[in-house]
Amino acid sequence: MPELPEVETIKSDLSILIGSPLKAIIIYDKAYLERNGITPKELKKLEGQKLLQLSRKGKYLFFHFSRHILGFHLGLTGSLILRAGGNPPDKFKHKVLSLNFLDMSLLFSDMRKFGRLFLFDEEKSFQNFLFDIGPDALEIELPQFKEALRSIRKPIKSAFLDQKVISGIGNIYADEILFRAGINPLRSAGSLSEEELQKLYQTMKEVLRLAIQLRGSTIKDYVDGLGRAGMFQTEHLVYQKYGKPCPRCGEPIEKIKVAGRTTSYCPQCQR
DNA sequence: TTCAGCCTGTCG
DNA sequence: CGACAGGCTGAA
Repeated sequence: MPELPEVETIKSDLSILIGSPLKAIIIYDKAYLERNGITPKELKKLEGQKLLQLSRKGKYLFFHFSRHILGFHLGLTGSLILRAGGNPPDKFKHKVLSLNFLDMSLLFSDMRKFGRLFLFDEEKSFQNFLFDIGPDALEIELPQFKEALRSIRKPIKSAFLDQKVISGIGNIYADEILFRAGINPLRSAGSLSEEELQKLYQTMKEVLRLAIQLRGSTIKDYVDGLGRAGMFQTEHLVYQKYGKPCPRCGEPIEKIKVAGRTTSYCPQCQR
């Protein structure tokens, strides 16, 4: 589900919580916490702490409380939905936990349970965690971008999906960026010319910024922090459009596997 | 660098 | 019923 634009959208929707004390945590799925090495007791320590700020790196979203940092990775189907009032109604499936603030509560649910939770009790372990995530795709600058890709021999799409190289891009945005930049997903990252790297960098920023403006892509499950669908899916040019004519040249869009993920691209327009 | 595995739901 | 889905990991 959520790639960088979706997580960024959720982050901005939740910013109204900043400054509020966390009143209570309700745990619905204890096994989910256990898989993430967190005990209910540890999580309960957040109660009474004030939310100081939110931050994001790549696809990770962090809640900075007075003494702890709570991190979320939404996997494919995780959602964080803010609502007025107390406990969420039963219609929500696969509830994991609810963070109850004064007059708002935030429900984390995750249908496929691929998401992950992190709890840090010291700045140092948090910084170590951040260090292992590659530079954020919105933050990275051109020289750093070129440097990161230059030495990589695997396909450019694989490099995009590798969160240690650049973080935040997933299957949707990798396909959309590569199409718009006119670069074949199978090209070795290290083989791209200076000109191509420049073009790719620009396109990456443009696509991500536009996707954020349109509040992310909703294919099936994704909703923003207020439970609303995104709009960027209406701008998708190739993602999951294999078999259809290329919007640029009319030749059929092809489907291949790259890094184990279904990839749609136009062999004519992407060289 | 593949590939199964983690889960649940939907579509053909 | 099998195939597949916005992700990531660890093992072969």
